Amino acid sequence: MSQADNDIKTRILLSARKLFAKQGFEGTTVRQICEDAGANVALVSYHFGGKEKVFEAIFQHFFSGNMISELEDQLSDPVVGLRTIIEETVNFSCVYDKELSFIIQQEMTMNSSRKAIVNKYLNPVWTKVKELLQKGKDQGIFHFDSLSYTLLMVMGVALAHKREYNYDAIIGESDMNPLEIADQTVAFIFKGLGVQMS
Amino acid sequence: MSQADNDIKTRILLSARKLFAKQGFEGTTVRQICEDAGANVALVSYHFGGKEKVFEAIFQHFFSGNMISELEDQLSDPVVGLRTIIEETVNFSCVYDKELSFIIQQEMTMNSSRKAIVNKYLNPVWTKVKELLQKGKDQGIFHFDSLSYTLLMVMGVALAHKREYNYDAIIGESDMNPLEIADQTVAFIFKGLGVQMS
DNA sequence: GTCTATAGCCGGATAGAC
DNA sequence: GTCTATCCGGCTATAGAC
Repeated sequence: MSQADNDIKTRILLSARKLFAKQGFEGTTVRQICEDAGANVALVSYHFGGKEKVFEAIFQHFFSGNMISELEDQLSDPVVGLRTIIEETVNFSCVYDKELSFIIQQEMTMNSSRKAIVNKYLNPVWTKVKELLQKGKDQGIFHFDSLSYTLLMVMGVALAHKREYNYDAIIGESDMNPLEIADQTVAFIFKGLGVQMS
Repeated sequence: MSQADNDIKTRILLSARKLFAKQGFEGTTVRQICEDAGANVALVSYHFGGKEKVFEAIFQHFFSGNMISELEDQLSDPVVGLRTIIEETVNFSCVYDKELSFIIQQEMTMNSSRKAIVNKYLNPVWTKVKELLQKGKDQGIFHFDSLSYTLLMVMGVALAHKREYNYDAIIGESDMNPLEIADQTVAFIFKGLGVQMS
């Protein structure tokens, strides 16, 4: 982005991200986005080419797609690697970009037509987790039957904290900080995988 | 329902359940539902009073709301009780009513205005799980820090198999039957809770 | 680059005939 | 109880003035 944060294109992206996270893509209108951004309705088409393109632009603009390669030296050992990715995941969805993480969650579970876009950014992460699980099993550190299904269970735990907002009727307000969340998540997963604790 | 399954009201409910599960509530139109059911567009309003009321009627008609009370005698012991509910959950969402289970998942993660309806039917189940977790901790069988967050992690694992469809890009086709899924789910959760296996 | 005005479509719901 | 025809509102997108 060539200009400051109050650049109109950026303001539209920020408003769209916020509203998509709260109301979903289909539940958000272009009018709402532009009103929130203080921009005219026509500018979404002019600058991005439509509502769908705004969605794509949000990922291009806000998703740091090189997390895996940046952390590559910490991802060789199964235990260290898995812990690192889980911590990064919790950190991403709790503090770094809560809104984008809600959008991802929604689009994936709705099986929307935007899933391909989301997958382009997300696949490298979960593929890495899958590799680490297999590696850990080969080394006799992790213990499980089905690789694919274990990946799904690990993902389920790693993303558990997001359900806090959806199940507030049973859960209540959380008083845990991201560090505690990450710790308990990692602990549960490693126990679930049968890792011998030191 | 007073008449057979090809009763028009029931056919509308069956079509609505199918389409809501595939496309979501907002992504499904009354016209689609009626076309699929072989009914006239006006009949949704006439018989149910609108699209939203059809959603509510689906739960009234298909959700067996007395699972907890029916199984009550198996729900006193934390280990047996938790296993029973997890098996019931997997069974429900894999074989008994896959479509309704997709609808539930979608409405919960979208934080939709239908969430209250869903919660009315779902809360007793997760509340029971929460009670069992606390009871198991008190008895020294389960080991965890935060009760609420552990409940979220347990839910995440118990519902992991549903993500199979959403993450097909990484997961691939499953060859597991519901029994194997339930077994691996129970095993992972009990290990995660630090239960001593016999 | 930004605005207003409007086109064009599709949604849910219903009036009124049968 | 079921149908057709229609209303009315909201949506995205764009033409054209500035």
